[in-house]
Amino acid sequence: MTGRFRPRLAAWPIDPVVRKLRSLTPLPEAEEAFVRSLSERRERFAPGEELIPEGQPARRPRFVVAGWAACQRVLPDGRRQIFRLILPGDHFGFCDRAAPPSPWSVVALTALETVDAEAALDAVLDERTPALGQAMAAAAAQEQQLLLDHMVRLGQQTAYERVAHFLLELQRRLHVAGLGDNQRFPLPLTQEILADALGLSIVHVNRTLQQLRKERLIELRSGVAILLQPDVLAEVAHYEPGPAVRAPSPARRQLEKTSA
Amino acid sequence: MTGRFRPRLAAWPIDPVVRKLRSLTPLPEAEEAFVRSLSERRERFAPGEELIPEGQPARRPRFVVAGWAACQRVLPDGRRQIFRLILPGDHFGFCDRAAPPSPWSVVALTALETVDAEAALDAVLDERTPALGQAMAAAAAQEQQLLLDHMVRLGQQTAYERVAHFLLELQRRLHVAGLGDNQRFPLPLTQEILADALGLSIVHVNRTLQQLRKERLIELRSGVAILLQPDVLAEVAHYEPGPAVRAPSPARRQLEKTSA
DNA sequence: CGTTGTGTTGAGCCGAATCAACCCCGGTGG
DNA sequence: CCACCGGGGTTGATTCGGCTCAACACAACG
Repeated sequence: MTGRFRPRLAAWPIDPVVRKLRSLTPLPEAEEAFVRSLSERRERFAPGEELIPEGQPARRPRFVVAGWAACQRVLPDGRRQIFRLILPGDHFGFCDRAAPPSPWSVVALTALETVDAEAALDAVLDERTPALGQAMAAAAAQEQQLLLDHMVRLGQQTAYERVAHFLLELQRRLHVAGLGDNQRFPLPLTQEILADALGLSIVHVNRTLQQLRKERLIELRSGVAILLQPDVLAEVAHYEPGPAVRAPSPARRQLEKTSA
Repeated sequence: MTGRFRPRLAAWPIDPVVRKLRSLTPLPEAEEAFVRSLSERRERFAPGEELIPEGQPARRPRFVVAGWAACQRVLPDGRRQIFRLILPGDHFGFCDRAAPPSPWSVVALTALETVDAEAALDAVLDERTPALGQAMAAAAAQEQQLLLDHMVRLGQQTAYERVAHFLLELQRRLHVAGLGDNQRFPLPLTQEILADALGLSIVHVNRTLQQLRKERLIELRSGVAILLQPDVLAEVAHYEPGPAVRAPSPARRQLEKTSA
């Protein structure tokens, strides 16, 4: 949140969105073109800006094409819990349920660029775009999974495991979005953000990261993380990537309203 | 899990389901009758039985009319995290997303009686049952909220707060289902279940409960919990009931695929 | 050049886990 | 009828992971 917000002149490519959706379901030419056509209706946000204030009606759903955001809740006494990080390729604002009182807020962690996703959502029930519909449903399912994974981290894992596990998850998600490779990826987060996501104190996040560095499992330099030994890391974190999320059968898709 | 499973002869009334849905959206006569007509297709489970084993394709969605269940994940090393408790009036099995590999399992905590919910789900997109559709959507939204509330407990609250907060939530949910009153409610859980839900050790749950009893905030006797001073309890737990979940606008309902 | 935000480090404390008994109770079977 | 058994609850002693408080380093920025 330091650092001036310097608006980028050129628009970011929409590739992260396409890549993510393709990773969930193969998209035929026509449907991929459809997604690319969403590139209009861009919107940008400065770091720290609230995209969806808690308690406000939701905005139209959007895809993130560049930058990071967080879905969080802030308690009256200042504590906050980050529920999930929103990365390039991810979407947010998909439900206006709880019209006035949204039970969470979404805030930009870095400079952020988004495109409108309403059309993609309409495609879910549109029979002319079956693959896209599948992909969107699978994306929702995957998101649910990530939420539960996060809950397991918070409830069952030690600080050491949490940090390692979280880094592995980020690497994987960013990789499908086309950011980073098998061990290197951008990590534009302060340790405070990590702390609020993982339910730890800043100081302890710091020490944990140091331990991981000392053990030569990771490396952190200027917003870039490197997993030096991803396999070892996955071992100690009990990380199981889990098979790619499968899309629900089309017949049931319309029934997915959330939940177990 | 001790005690023999003694099947009940008479069927439990479906009221908890009706009451819960009505609490979300007023149901016209006809639609309430429709819900009551679901009473056929009953299924019963013994305590400990797995309703949805992890990794298996999901069963048809069901409403619980009596008994408690848990939605959980068990880690390879034996640790487990309970994501949510499923109470009378609640539903489960709503998504078969991730067809083969379900990322969680559902297990009966007590003797359980359920009815088929497929028809109610079909009603969501059926224009002849608008109120029921709203109610089901609101139920899904509420469930999402409870999940996030639980995440805040795990990530931000102390053991003392967690237990108090959780008890208040249970009281509230059971109350709308018609079980218990403003301070008394059935609590057929072992301390081990509580521990796995709240991310604490059994011993510490025990001590925390004892402290709450010593402070005359709660009372526990043979499967029944009494909140002696609900207001004080809500204070210390930072519990804010939150206004009743509002149903999303019908126009957007079909778009709700989960998520933020 | 001060300021502010972020990362780093040390000292000390405390909440919660662990380990290990023990009790109580209902059920079971000799 | 009683002895045994197992599950759940309770308790104490001890350890330890993680928090708090506090100070300092460093860089970017105004």
